[in-house]
Amino acid sequence: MQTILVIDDDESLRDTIGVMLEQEGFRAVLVEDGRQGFEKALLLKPDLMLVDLRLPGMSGVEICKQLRAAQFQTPIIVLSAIGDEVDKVLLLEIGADDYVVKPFGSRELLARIRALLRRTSPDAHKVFHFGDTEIDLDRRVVLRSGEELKVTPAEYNLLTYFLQNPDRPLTRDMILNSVWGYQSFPNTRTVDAHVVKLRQKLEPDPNIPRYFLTVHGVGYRFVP
Amino acid sequence: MQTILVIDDDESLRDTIGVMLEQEGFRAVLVEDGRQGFEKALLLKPDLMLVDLRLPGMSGVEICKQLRAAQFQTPIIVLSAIGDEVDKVLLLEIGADDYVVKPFGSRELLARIRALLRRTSPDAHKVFHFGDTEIDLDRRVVLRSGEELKVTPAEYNLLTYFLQNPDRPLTRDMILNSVWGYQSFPNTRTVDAHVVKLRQKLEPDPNIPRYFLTVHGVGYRFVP
DNA sequence: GGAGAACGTTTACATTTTGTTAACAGGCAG
DNA sequence: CTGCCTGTTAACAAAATGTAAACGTTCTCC
Repeated sequence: MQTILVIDDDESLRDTIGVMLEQEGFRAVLVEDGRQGFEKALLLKPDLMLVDLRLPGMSGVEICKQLRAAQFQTPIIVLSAIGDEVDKVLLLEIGADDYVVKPFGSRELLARIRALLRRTSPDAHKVFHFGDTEIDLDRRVVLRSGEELKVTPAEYNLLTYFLQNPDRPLTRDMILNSVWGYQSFPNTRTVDAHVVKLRQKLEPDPNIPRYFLTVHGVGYRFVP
Repeated sequence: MQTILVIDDDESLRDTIGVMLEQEGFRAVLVEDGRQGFEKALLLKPDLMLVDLRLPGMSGVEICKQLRAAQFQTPIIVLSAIGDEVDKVLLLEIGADDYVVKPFGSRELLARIRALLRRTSPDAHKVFHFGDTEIDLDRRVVLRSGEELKVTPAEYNLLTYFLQNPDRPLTRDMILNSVWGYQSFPNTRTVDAHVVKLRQKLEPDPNIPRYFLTVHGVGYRFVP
């Protein structure tokens, strides 16, 4: 899920934007103060920022400049009040990517956000590779030699857990805790059954595991 | 030629705007009453609307809200009387794109109209395609092999949400939030019922979905 | 204003898909 | 060799989904 940081001192506008963003499937983080917003940006590394030009604490212009100076690539949309003379050249200079003038329609803002994300994040598309297998986390799809493969929820969850913990031996308990959660208590043998299924679907030769290795007496290890 | 619908109860203002618009090469349609204006909008599908906030019959706020709820994308400029406290947030919420305060100069209004048309027109004539289906967002029409298809409001909203989020698995909660809004809480099974209906209307073989895929344990995925 | 249609929602049931476990076979390490 | 550990499969249980029908509400048209 993509995170959007909103820095604006108008509380009701902030909330409205927040609600809208969450309806549209984004995670919205709302900040009132300029300086706090700047620090939040450094910590949070959001996928996109909406920044009011005039802010208490630290102006939107300053925020943009300093973030860019710190080599932050986060795309930024500037929100400017209706009276402000918006100088496009200035915006370019400070490293803003787009701007909208208040009052703006929510559809317009959303369209700008989507357009900017599309423009800037072809590489945000996170795809894992190993062998002839490809896992697209955004689309929640597993491809083998380009062909889409059907995987069940349990298999998919197990697979992504392996992907995120390569090379490390993982005990069955660790796997159960992380993939199944603390609440359900299936048998540890359940893990084995699902590893078998992953091997059948993803190993060149399921009888001689190459990627999903057994660590005898411990658990399993994924080697990309 | 672009059509602009003007909804305002002040007769002389209405006429002034009408004359000006026609001088500038627009087609102007003038309506006094709010409710009539709303209906006219549905019928006429104008390129842009000027809507007074306070109106007999149906307020400008209501008009905007209902049009947006019906997925009408027409850009709207709100005309507000000088006394009215114009709440930016309110405008955002109801889906207005801009506003001008009476009394306004004709050049100012014209500039806003042109700016808004420019802002919104690149994606104005947005038509989605998949298979033998065509969806015209402006006209709010769904065609299958060129034939107009009847779709209910709920179906249409669901469909456009899918169109705008292709390839990505959408959970029932995400769908409910975005399509039904965060205030109403229908059963998640309601989503299923409507997906079935979409399939029946739009799939080559509703029994073997090709476009509206089930992601077991997650939700649905639209693959154009 | 009332009858009927259209629509959204829920419910119930059938069906499909998935998860889990038991059982047995085979392998590994000491 | 022997006692655990793992691989594998099939059967059963559980969960998720498909679907149609029923219900209540709103809208429409006389």
